[in-house]
Amino acid sequence: MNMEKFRFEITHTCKQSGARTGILHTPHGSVLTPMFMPVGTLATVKFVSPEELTEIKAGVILSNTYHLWLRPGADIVKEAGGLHKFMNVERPILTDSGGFQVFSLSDTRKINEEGVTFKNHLNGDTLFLTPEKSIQIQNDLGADIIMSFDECPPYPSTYDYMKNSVERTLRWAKRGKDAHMRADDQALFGIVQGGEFEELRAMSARALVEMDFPGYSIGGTSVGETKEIMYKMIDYSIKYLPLEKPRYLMGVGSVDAILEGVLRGVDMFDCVLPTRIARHGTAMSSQGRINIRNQKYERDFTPLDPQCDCITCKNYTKAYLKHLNKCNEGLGQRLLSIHNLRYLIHLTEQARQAILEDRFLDFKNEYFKLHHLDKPNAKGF
RNA sequence: GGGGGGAUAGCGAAGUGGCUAAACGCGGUUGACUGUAAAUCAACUCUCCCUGAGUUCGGCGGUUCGAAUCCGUCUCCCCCCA
Repeated sequence: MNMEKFRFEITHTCKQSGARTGILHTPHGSVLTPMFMPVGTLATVKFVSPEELTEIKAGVILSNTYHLWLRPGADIVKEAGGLHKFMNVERPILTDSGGFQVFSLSDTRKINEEGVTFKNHLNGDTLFLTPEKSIQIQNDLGADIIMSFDECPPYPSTYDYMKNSVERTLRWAKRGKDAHMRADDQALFGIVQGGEFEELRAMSARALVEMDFPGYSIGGTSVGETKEIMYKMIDYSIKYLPLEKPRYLMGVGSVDAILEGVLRGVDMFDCVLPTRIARHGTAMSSQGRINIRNQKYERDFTPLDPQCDCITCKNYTKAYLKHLNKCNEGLGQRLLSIHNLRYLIHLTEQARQAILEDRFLDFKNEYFKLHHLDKPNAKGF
């Protein structure tokens, strides 16, 4: 294992678009950016083995503080030798702080200055997560990149609500940073919030930069806002962030938003979308989204995407994948998950190549045109 | 040969005089899904010129203002006795 410390290196900036390529060096290896990071909330990318993640050239993979805290418990993961050993992953791992659960489990939680009270969805227990506790759990889990505990606020939120939330999240960022005991081998990212309000995004970003994090996330996106607003959120955040630090756009994984993010200087993306829609029978492809349940694929003995190099596309037909889906066979979910992840990873590979060749804007425009994403109100995929 | 039970939409199965084009499940069709409480959720699934109309509950014939529901009869299926 390469025990290099965390370091981000920009390798090229596209002369045509300003998008950039880079290398993220971590204690568990170096990975190229821009990159898409598969999500493995419960210490597994659902249906996909670590060996398969290697096969599809995944860079970083995600896991989750809140969920691992509940089960199996940070102590057990620590005793196993950390998350990498526990789940047999040798590549870099990033853990989210539990901040997204403040959003997704909002029906059963309460926020105060000190932290967030959750109701354990497994047994009803009352749980209290603080910025310090989140960092401590993440220290125990041992990911290469960890997140500040934030509130991912809902959209829409009023300016006043958002202002209070952003200010509290900034105080939490400071508290988390102060509690971080493994700054030498775990990079703690600050998370920019502020909804669609530029003034608040600016305040959030500036204050985090002042605290000097090794990387910055853009949060509060993909929570129901339109793409146009999401792109504004990115713009309003990135313009206040230092060029030389990595930027991570949280929770974004539709192809159009990834390319728009890269164009704006985002280096890292993660999303459950490819794996979730795969389990639900939808494949991403160079022809757009394919709902494999559709009757028209019953006798379609061609691969999902002839241009794809994944094991699913090299070995299986749509008719077979439809059959597996109809029979609720796990292999179908696995093959589709592998394919969708590979599709997005391949997309970022193409993006990197285009940046290196100073033609990213052309690449993006051609891609959008090909997929009819260039029209107003186009439905992305 | 005698006795008993049953036949409801693609399948299974409720319903036993009006509120029933007929619950529910399966199957089928189509959508949704963005730092994962999601192998989940939603809509539609007799026909049509579909915010309304038309034909249905094994067949035929009755009773009734009104029948999938009551009566007669026929056909088919299942069980028991001989």
